[in-house]
Amino acid sequence: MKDAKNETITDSEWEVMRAIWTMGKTTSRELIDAMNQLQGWSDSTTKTLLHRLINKGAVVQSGTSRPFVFKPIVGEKESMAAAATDLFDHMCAMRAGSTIAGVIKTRELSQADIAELQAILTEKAKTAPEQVQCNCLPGHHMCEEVEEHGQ
Amino acid sequence: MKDAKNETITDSEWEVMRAIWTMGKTTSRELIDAMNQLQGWSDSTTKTLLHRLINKGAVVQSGTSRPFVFKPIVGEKESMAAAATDLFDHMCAMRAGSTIAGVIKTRELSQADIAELQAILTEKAKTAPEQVQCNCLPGHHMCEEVEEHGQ
DNA sequence: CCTTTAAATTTACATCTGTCACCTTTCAAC
DNA sequence: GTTGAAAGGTGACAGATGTAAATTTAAAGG
Repeated sequence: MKDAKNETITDSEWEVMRAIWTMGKTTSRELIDAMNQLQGWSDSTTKTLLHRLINKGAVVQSGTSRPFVFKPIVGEKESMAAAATDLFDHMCAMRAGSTIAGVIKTRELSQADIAELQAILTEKAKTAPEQVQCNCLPGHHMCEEVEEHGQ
Repeated sequence: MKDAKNETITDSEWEVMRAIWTMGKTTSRELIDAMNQLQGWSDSTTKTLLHRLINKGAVVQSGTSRPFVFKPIVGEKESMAAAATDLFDHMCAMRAGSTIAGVIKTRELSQADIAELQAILTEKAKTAPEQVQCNCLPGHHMCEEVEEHGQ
């Protein structure tokens, strides 16, 4: 999973980021307690992850005396976008549409979200192709059975 | 990244699956050559990955004599859906909408895909809430600044 | 039935991840 | 100042991953 800077953020680091993003800024104590609540992690685990995130440039430590304050450097929205891009880049382009459909079906979306998506789609429809090519194998530009593939 | 059976499929295994899915069925030789083309991997690398996938139950080996034939057991569509679900489950629910928006903007979608998405959205709009709650921290049910978060 | 050679299987190994225990430095209250 | 509890930092370690070399097995030709 990538963050806004295309650094790799691991799953557990991602959990820490979520908390930091939501808190906006935090002390290690607050964060440790939150992670203990959310994941049952020991103090050390959170500390380690926090440090790894600092090294990766995803979080900064600020303040001159203890306890220090930690803040996210990479943005949540951007990181989420990067992670999503990363995922779809590893999937067959031809099936992106139905995958997105599945996501939309299962997520809760607000009226505003839906309106935004509709607007984007309407715009996109103007230039959308009839077919999207499979980009899995060179030469082989078409996956077998698009609908009921698989078995 | 999860596959259709919720087994973890690693990134490089995922690349192998893409090839297998697209080929439908394959011999190790074909697969090895494809992976060599696509990723520059040595024979061994592909073999190892193929075996790990067999152990994970994502691929079956069939045939009674060499060369054997390998086929995907888990479906591509289902696995993609599982991977997407997995990703969104680790993100703030509140921002799923804009993340999806970003994905739609950057992917190529066919007219049919767009039509399907529109239909789903129209349906969903009937019962969509005004707001989606942040699910990152307990108690703390709202992320700061939804629009221009992050700095 | 031997040998060659492709296919299959094992072993290897450095790095990355998840998880943590333990050591070190400070602040803050005697 | 001394000291004890927080806060901060380091080292550790098992298991997962990426990548591949080495070894075994079996099919096919002579």
